[in-house]
Parts: sequence; structure tokens; C-alpha cells
Amino acid sequence: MTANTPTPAGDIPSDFIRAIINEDQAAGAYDGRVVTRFPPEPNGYLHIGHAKSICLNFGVGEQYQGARCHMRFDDTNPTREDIEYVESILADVKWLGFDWGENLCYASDYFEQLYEYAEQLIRDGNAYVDSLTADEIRDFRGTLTEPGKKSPDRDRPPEESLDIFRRMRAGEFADGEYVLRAKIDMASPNLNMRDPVLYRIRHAEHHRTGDDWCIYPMYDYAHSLSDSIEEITHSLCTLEFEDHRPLYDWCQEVLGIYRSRQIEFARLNLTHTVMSKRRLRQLVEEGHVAGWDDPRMPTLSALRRRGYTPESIRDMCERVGVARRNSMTELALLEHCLREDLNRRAPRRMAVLRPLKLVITNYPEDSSEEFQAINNPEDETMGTRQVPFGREVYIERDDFMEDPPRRFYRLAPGREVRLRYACLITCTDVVKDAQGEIVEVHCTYDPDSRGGNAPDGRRVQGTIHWVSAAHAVPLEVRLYDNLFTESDPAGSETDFLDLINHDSLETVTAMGEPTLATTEAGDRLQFERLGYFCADTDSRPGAPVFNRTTTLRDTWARISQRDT
RNA sequence: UGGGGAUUAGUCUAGUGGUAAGACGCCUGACUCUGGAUCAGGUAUCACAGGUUCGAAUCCUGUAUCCCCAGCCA
Repeated sequence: MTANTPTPAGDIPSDFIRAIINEDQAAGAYDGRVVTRFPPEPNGYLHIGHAKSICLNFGVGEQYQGARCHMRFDDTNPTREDIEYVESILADVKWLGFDWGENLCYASDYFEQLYEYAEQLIRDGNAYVDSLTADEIRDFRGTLTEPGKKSPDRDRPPEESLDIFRRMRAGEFADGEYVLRAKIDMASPNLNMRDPVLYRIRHAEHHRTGDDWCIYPMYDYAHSLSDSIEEITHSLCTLEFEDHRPLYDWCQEVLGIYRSRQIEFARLNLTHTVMSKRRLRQLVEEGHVAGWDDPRMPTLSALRRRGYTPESIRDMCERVGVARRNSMTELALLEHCLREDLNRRAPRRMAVLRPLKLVITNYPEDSSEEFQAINNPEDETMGTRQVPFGREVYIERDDFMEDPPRRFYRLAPGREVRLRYACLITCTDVVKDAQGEIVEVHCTYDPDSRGGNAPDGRRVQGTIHWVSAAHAVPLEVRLYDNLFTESDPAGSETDFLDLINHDSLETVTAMGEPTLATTEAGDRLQFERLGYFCADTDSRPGAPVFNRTTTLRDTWARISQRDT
């Protein structure tokens, strides 16, 4: 490995991990090298919690001079892992915008070397083959407050252990017949040090090594050695592995191999969702959601489908920071990052979610015209487009009230509002059906206000969006809300499944301006005054489907809610 | 009366002996052809109790609360 010039600690953000790395750099530790790794097990989909780890590890790998971050699969348990997960994980990391370059690694690539190190451990008297059953090992382990007992096999001579271990590898024994254990300290107050299992027999096909092996290394052993083999300098993991650090260090120390340093940080928790693989799997398997990429899920594939940008996710991870205390980040922060990003980038369009027909009685029948609309007021370079207009338009049901409360300054009988980019209209009549439901609103327009400007400069409080009825394109729109009603469903007394928000998905047929007919899956748009929407992969030619990524900040919703 | 961690505003994070910083949220107001965006202002004495010190969120002592650990999972 080549030595690197230390990076000046000046402008590297100051979370405690980077502070440690800065110190190491200043002290010339690790020859000035900085190498991290992101080590998922390919047994599930990546979620927003993983994003924090990805941003940290790859972020560090980018920030320091000559640094890098290895993409490594911790694939030591063939019974639950699959190539499908490998591929989705790779795609998600790439989507987030990170690059592992040449450094795509698999713990399974080290199986032979790991095995040889295990023989060394046995020869040195640091490991032994045990014939205790799983139940017996548990019994012998002791409890949190009582020391464990030594296995009768603990003093098996190294030659004998070596022989059995080789035969374990050769496939002479059934699953569970023997295990290889580290010989450390059965009385240690740290249960991980009470002769932890290093290898177990598993006659199972591995997604990469096939049936080359029938013994597989355990996490603590494999992870510590993999880090060492790759000469990882800073091995960043979550808090629950803190108790494993002594074992991590022990493995590298007794073998006399490259020393990596494990540093733990608090994982990301987000309100109104769950993050554990077990719960996510349950949501999918029991059909509470449509799949791993159901846009209500916190998986990266779901967030992508929902319309979240990788930039917004990375921004959130940066703002959350890195520390050692358990925390729960508010979803609002992620949403803020999203809106900030999309506000700059998303083209504006007009669509009406809950259409109410509005007839402009003084507008000529069978006539139409086009108005120019701005594609993005935040970015002039995005230009303008023409939007057709006619005698009948759809407006949002919420934008009309027959008997409006104070502070409501949209359309109501006798009121004048602006149809965005089109003209000023005044409500003259309300048409109801037999049930008393409003089915139509009649207005007159001011011909001199074409384009939406008041000819005499008079102030018009409200501006509402609309879609020409004659030109409208029907859209399937999926309105998403939080999957859970409580902020911490996993931490609640109530079972998390009973906290599912049954209104988390509402599908409506909206009416959109003509340009919306030609969107492609993945396109992100702002429907003016409503929110950000993303064309779904379910879209078909002539039948667009949109996911509501998030609403716009809605001051009126807050005011009206507060007043009731 | 096992071990390991943590404790700064509603939330997240900075501050490491010199009198609490930033972000989100929330509240006010300005502006506005998105009640969007933008802009201006407001919003904590640092878990608690003692102690050291001219001076403590930062040092010491004790207490409380929360999290993690008894897979041949990672």
C-alpha cells in the first residue's frame, strides 16, 4: 500500500469519527491511509438507515486524499443470502451516487484464507473444536450475572482439533455436530468473549461459492479478518457492535495481522416508519404493502420509486450528523431536504386531483386559446410552455367553498380569484344535484385580464390552478401518507401492525394538462399548489400513473386545521 | 450488588474551563400570479444533586433515566 500525504484537517466536517481520522492523519497513523468499507449482508433490501452508513463510509472515502471505501458483502451465511440482494444493493448504492471503483469485495472470497487462519488459531492453542450441542453451549455460556462453564472439549489437544476441523471441512459431519470455538475466557463479563463460535457446519449452497464449503465462518471472525485482509483502517459500524469490539481486536491480535480500528456510531432512526429487517419483511410478506418497493416503504428502492432524489437523501444524512447517542430523526427533515432539492429542479405542471367543473358563462362556446406558463420560477432556463384554456375548466374542489370561513381567500360566491396564468374570474352561481352536492360552479371572466394580470392593477387575493376540460388528460394519482400513525411504531406498547395508517394510500383519477400525457417513468414534477409527483413504473402509453412524493408546505391546511 | 454505552431546545447536531452555535420544526411579520419559494425576527442555561474554580455544558463525586449484550444471525 502506498503512503499518502495526510489530508489537512481544516475543512473536513467535525463529527467525532472524522475527528478521530483527522487525528490519525495528523499523527501519521496507518501510513496516512484512510480506507473504510460498507459491509451489508446480502439478505434484504437497503433502507434509508443504510443510507446513513453509506454516506458516512463512502463520504469519508471521498474526503481524504487517497482514501477509498470498499463495497463488501458480508456473505457468510448461505442460508439467508441471495444474489438478488447483491444486485439490488449494488444498484441502490450506485443510485445514491457512490462509486467503489475496483473495490468490490466479498467475504466469501476470503474463505480459503479465513480457513487457514483458523488452523493457525488451533495450532496456537487459541481455538478448539467443540462437540457440545447448540443447547449445551447456551447452557454453558452462563448468564449476564453468572460466569460460564468450560466445555469438556476445551482442552482437546490442538492436533486433535486440527484433525476434526479438517474433517469438518471435508464434509464428514452433519450440521451442528461440531463447531470451532475461540479459546478466550468463559468467565468474561462480556458474553462475546466466552469462547465464541468461529465456524459452524452448514451443508448449504452458497450463492457465490456453490458447494465448495460446508463450514462457514461467523460474523465476528469473518468481519474482523476481512477488514484486516483489506487493510481497512477505520471500520465504522453501529452501536450494538460495541460489545464485539474486544473480540474484533482479539482476532487480529492473536493472529498478528493488520490492525483495523472499529468505531461505533448511532444508527439512523426516522419517525413514522420502521427500519428493522424483520418488520419490513413482515409488512411485505403479510401484504400490508405491495412489495419492497412500495412507495410507502423506507427502502431505497421504494424512495426512488416514490420520487425521492438521491441528493435529498444524502443531504439529510449530512444534516443529521454522526454521533454516539441513540436518536430519532424527524421525517420532516428528510421532507425538507427533498422539497429544497425538487423546488430547484422539478418542472411545474397543472393538475387537478379532485375535479370540480367550472363554466365561464361569458366565454365564447366552442372557442379556446393558449396561455404561456412558466416551467420553473426558480430557474428561468427551464423556459415556458403553452397551456390550453376554454370555456369549461376543472378546478380543485378544495378551492371552492359556498360558505367560506375567515381567512379563506379562494373561490366563493361573489368572489374574484385568478386562474393561474389565464384570467380573473368571479363566481356567479353554484349548481347542485338532487343530493345537494355541488356539481358545477359558474363564473364570468374579465376579458381584459388575459394572461392573469389585473388590467387596473386591482389586488386579487387568491390564485388557483386549473385544467381545461376539453383538453384534460386523466391521470391515475396515488396519494401517499405515512405508513404509521405514530412517530415511533417500533417503540410503542402497541404492536406496530396495529399502528398502520389505513389511509396511507388513496388513489384518485386526476385531470392534468396535456403535456402530462407524455411523461416517462421516473420523471419528477411539481403539480402547482399540490406537491411533487413522480411518474410511476406502472405508467402505460396514454395512461400515466403518478406517485405523490410529498405535498408542498401547506400554510392554509395548518390555519384551517388550527381554527377548527 | 454482570458488562458496555448514552444524557445540550419539540427533533438532530456543535461546543472539551470564560459565560450556549447551526439545521429542521414551531410562532410573528414582509413579499408573492403556487396560502409554494424567498426574506426578517422569535423559540434551551446544557438529566439531577453536591463539589473544585474568579469563572463549568465542559473537571471531580454521587444519583437518576434510557439503550445494547446470554444466535452454531449479521
